[in-house]
Amino acid sequence: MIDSVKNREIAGILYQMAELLELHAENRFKIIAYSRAARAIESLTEDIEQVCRDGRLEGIPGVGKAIAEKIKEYLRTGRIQSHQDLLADTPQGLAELLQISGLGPKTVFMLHEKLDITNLDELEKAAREHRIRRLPRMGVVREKNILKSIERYRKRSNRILYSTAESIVDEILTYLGGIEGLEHATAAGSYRRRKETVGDIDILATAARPEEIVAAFVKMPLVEEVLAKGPTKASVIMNDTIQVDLRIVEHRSYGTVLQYFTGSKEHNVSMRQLALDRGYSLSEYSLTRLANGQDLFFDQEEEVYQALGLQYIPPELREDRGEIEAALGGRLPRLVEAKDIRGDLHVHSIWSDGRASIIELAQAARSLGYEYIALSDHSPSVGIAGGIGREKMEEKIEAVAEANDSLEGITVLMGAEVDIKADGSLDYPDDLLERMDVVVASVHMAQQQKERTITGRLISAIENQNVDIIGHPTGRIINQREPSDMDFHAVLEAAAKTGTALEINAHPSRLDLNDVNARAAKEMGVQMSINSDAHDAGQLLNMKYGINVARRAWLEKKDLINAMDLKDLIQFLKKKH
DNA sequence: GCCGTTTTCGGCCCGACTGTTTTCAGTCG
Repeated sequence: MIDSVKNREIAGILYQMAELLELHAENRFKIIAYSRAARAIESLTEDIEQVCRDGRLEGIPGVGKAIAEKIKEYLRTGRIQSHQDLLADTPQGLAELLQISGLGPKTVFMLHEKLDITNLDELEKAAREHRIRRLPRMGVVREKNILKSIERYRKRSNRILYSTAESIVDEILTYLGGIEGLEHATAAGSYRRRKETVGDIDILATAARPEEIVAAFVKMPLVEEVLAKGPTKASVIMNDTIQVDLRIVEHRSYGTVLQYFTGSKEHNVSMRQLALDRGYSLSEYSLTRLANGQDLFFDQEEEVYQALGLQYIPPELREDRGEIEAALGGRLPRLVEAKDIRGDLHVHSIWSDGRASIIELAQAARSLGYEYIALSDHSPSVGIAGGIGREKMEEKIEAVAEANDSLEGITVLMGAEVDIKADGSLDYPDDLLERMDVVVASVHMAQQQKERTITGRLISAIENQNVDIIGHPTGRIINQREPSDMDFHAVLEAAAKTGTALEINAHPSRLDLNDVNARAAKEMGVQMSINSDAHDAGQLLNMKYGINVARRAWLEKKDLINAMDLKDLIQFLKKKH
């Protein structure tokens, strides 16, 4: 997915078809086939129209003859007839019932058949009137659980930001660490894969007496409800809406179980398929040789990958987006690491809306081991952010020069975050931009313009000789604002042609570019820069969230201009100036 | 509906838990 509208739309329809087929009690492998195809199209780094034109649709893994035909139908007519038929045959609201924990397709189908339930309200009413307990394989407990699940579903909030999950995980691990008898605890799941948002938190632990750990776990502060509690696992709701699952495992299976609970589901399905191809069966407990039933136990995750003939796959890559094939061929990237980052090119100081002085920021950057930092303050049209005009800019140039004279071991670069105005022009004239070491150009206003307008704005900024980096390119804010409607492919082409870098904004609620877009940028040969967009010295640490995105995007040191040393960076910046 | 280094037909990831049963279907991760 390069955030191409068509890719998104087609993936969306295929997902929905999978869901509808489920409700019609279709062959479950057919359902899996549809969601697999949807996922493949969602992660596609090319525009699907192009793939279709080249006759390569069936080259997409999971897309065969039938689905390829449906994609063609969609591109030709804007709809898929079999999808329309399914929609017509399914009451609206039925699909939502699958979201109720404990209800799967079989039960929803039966509720519809026997009680004519078609939506959430009717389900709730039937449960309250005790009509559900009389159905086959239902009972009083299930009826009560349905009511509880409905309540939880209505209360649930969005997936939480990774950074929020991080502080909850830290809290839980600190708490568990204080319990006697706990050997080892770590967070798995999407948190360990460093996804930008986290749905629930999975904690794995080893301990000699699991029951004692479970008992302490459910008594943690901020636990509001205990969903399940057994001898080796428990689930609770914390902080109002976050589900936290704890599993305690034997030490000898720690490697396989960590692999398993890190996911993703799709990665695991492919791993197990690969194991079968090689004559093994992989479970969370062991790798079993099919020929003789012999169990191989691994307490290290690395050994699991090794045993299947794979390079070790870092958790960030485990999304079944080609990582297994790459690991088989020894072609995994050497992912960028925190120590590769040499500087931060988008930081705000007291000269605009930041809270720290030039010296404070420079010293903080130096203590992080950086070689350079660029103070990219706002331009005037971003009024609420204290954007600065020409006169103040002259003063700031002086101040930066002075800072460089007094500082050792760090170089302060004179920068600006210039606004890309609604008409596509920049908020500083060229003669002023020319005097900057680093120019970040970003859209702050009129982000809801039409696709063509926004794309044109971005491209004209990219084509400006003085612009080095496009800041937060899509403008999305997680859970708050959708990305601007744009032809991302055209933006990438312009960036590649002009040697303009795109930003991975590391603010935890921006993370813009996201992982998929950044990977598409890499494949187009576009350079990127991970920038904190810090407004005080402490926020320089947000860099790590951007590194998470970069790693999930398969980026290496060479893809990032702020992994260059100062000499190379200046060379890069000069090329355009 | 997809797919093939034993397969173009017959498979398709695996195990635990829950609530319902009286041996297991459905759901979840």
